[in-house]
Amino acid sequence: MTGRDAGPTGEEPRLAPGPLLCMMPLAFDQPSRELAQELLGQTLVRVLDDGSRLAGRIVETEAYLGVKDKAAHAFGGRRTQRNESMYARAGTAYVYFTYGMHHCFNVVAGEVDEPVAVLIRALEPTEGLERMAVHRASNRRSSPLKETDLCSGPAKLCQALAIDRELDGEDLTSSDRIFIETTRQGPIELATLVNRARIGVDYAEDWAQRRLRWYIRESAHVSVR
DNA sequence: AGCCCGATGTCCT
DNA sequence: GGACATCGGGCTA
Repeated sequence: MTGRDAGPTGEEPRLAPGPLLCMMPLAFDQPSRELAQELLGQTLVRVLDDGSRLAGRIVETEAYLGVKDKAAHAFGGRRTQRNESMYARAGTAYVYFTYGMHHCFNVVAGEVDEPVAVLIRALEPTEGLERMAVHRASNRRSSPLKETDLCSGPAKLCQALAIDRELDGEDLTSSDRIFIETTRQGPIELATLVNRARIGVDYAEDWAQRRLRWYIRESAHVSVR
């Protein structure tokens, strides 16, 4: 373990400051820990079959570090039909089904055959809010939907944007159904970032406390504060 | 504000 | 049979 791989309790390394480049396409082929931070502030766009556009600003992400990461679906080299997309090229969508009823959306990072990815945990909705509310309300009984209930969780945002396994394996760099727009350029302001342990991975022993979750400090759309 | 629980497909032992 | 990268409802304070 070098300084890059801090111990279980250490703070995870942050993005190094770099030159500001004009509207470069997102580089997905980097370590998931770095991509997780770079994705914050970018916009996830979903275009439905009828042409309507749903979008949200990414405000919360988690990095999953692959074969060595006890919390990752690919831990120990696990490779099944379900997680096959994680082994594809960076920029591929990995959409999985969990708890018998929910979908979660990930962006594949790293190299081909290196099963690392970034889980998108929350969005600040920016386009198509009414349609999102319809998608979200169909799975509820009565309580009114606040704007901060639309996409403030990994399964909520999949409901809102109508993301399911049909989009698993989609190439985010060429798809016209789901893609990421570069709405933030250059390194993110470090002071606006919060770096915490991941959610829902208590079972992962020494990997449970690793700070591989990032969110935008002032956002009201984060899943857990 | 918390805690508990049911929903239930897919993968694991 | 049990666990799970979750959510919403119903309960106790």
